[in-house]
Amino acid sequence: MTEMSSATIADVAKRAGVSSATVSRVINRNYPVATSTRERVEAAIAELGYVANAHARALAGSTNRTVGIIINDVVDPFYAYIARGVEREATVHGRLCMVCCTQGSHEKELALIDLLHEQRADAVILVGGAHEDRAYAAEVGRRARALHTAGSTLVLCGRPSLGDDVPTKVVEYDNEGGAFAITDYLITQGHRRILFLGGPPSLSTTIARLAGHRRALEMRGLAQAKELVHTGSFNRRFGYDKVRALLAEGLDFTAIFAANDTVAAGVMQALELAGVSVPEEISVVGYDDVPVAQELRPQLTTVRIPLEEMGRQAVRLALGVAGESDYLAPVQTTTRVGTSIVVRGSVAPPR
Amino acid sequence: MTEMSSATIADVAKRAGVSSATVSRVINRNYPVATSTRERVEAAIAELGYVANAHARALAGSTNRTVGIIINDVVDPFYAYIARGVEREATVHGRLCMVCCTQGSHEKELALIDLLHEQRADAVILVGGAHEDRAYAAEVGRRARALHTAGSTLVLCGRPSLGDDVPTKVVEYDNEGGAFAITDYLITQGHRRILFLGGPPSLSTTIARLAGHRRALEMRGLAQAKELVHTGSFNRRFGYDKVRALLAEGLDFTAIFAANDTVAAGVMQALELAGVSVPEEISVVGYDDVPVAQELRPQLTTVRIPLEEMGRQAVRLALGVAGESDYLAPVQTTTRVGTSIVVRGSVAPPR
DNA sequence: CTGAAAGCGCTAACAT
DNA sequence: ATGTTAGCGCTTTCAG
Repeated sequence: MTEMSSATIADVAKRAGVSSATVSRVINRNYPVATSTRERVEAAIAELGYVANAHARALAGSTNRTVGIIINDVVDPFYAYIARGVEREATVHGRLCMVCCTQGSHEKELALIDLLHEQRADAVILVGGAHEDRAYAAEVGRRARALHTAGSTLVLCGRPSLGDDVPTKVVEYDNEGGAFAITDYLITQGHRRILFLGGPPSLSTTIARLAGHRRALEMRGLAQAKELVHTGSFNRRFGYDKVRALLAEGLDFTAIFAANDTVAAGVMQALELAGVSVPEEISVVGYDDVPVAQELRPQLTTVRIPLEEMGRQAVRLALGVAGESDYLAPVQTTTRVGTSIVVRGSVAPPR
Repeated sequence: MTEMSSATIADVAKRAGVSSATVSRVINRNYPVATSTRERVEAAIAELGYVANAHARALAGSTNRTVGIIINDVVDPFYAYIARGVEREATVHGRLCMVCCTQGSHEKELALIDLLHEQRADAVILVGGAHEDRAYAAEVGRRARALHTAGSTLVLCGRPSLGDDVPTKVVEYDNEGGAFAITDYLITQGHRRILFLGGPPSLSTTIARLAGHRRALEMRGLAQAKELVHTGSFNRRFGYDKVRALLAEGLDFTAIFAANDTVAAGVMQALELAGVSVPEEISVVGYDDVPVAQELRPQLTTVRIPLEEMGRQAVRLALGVAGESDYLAPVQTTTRVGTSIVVRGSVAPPR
């Protein structure tokens, strides 16, 4: 059995008959080394199966060359696409990506920011909407400052800024605008009684979507009927159950705006089961444009968010990679991406 | 502006008027410390916003408390569910999880194993089928040995062992058995001409599925018709294009076994477009049982793999957590989970 | 072009 | 109960 501990740079140095400084130089290629020396060192590395210790490196040098991302859940496509963008852009900049999941727990989220800070991540990216909660916001703010002081950056991706006095960078998308646009589209098609379904009521994401929805209604002189708004959660089950219940109680509406595509999938299934045809009898729209939107029948008309691009922007912002080559620009601190509606087959004029 | 470098344990010690060892003790709670001292130290930590440096810790102590997972792509649900299992089980054992993506590149995969080794991950989990390639297998084997020597573990999750002389642990699922079962189900329903579609031909995953398929055929005395096997890739597009082409050339078949659910989604869309009804005219089955299977209409009959459980097993195996409390058992090195067919609405007897 | 030596921030004996 | 003191493995001046 081989010994249970790896070779160190000193072992390599001894074997190659040089100093450890020289070994470091051939590894990092940041300093001239004679070819013959380099070859001897490389041979020693291979023979010993030497693998540098990233911790010792991080400790001696400065940066750890990693970025951390904190999301709710890897299997949720909303997060997965953002994570993909982060992962890819991090790779482009030679960074390793650490993905952590909160399962929606605030405490876990705060603990993960700390953990990533301990790891000395070059950036920690917090993804997804935030619940309104002053105490929690204060905790996040405290950590943002700590990270900033340590030379790292907290970036908020898809959630509102914590205020100008909190050192974060933010990547936002036009959430309200997307909701406005798709509601207006529904109105244009002739719908007047539109059911808004899903989304945790205190989540910033839900609030913005609801605000856009309401603004569109008001712009057309339509009052927002209280019985038509049913927030709750972002899962499929909610859409399914709620539609079943509302159908049973005979509520009057001609279209449904699901707070996201997942909820819309549940909505469509409930409608299907009740024998209600989409879009002939009821129109349905969603939000996010994740893959399921294209699998539903009819295919779902929804709002597209450039999720992967948001992830990329988050790491660019954090790493200070110039978007434009304007060398006089101050360090950019906020990026905003647009949303757009994608029309498929789930909307028709009401009967 | 606060100074741009974080407080160290020495700063905390000075401020609290104790030695750094004492600070270390209160942080790690692994040694008695007087209550009054502890309080002073905690106050100092809070005032300074001290956050321990995980690298210094990893360097001084031994383990880094992280596990790494290498997958093709975060947004692919097959990988995402396994990643979720890894993430959750890692958390249970107090480990942080680093997720890395290869985009299907062998070189990147090897580089990532090295990277994770450099990070001194407690385990590196390699997920998904492998291509047949001796040189590549040798490279993976070399890294498995290096990891082993360093006291870490390479676990192969969903791919075949590299042989008994290579120190890895493996989590496998009954891939061949699932393919056998679902093919047999199709035959039982009366199908004789079954199209096998998709999966990279040299990937171990595809090979096993095809083998199970063939075995079921043979067991029923049916010869495998060459024109009925079309491997290719695991994406939706492949399923769509291939079915369109085969339909156009008038190939005779009554059922399609898509190598995974994603391919099945493409298959179903092509069938829909061609006006072929499922399952009345053509039956379709998939593999994996990822969410899309339930969104398709009709819902897809497919083979279920306990993906998340595989991820959990992988970390348990790597960390040496006893599955059973059999304290005499040797260190377990392989786990195998079963697959099962889930019957939904996409299969019917042929006309 | 190469070596010597001083840390980086922390933990773990070993003292007291 | 607390302090002292070595390192952990690497990078990086500073000297040759």
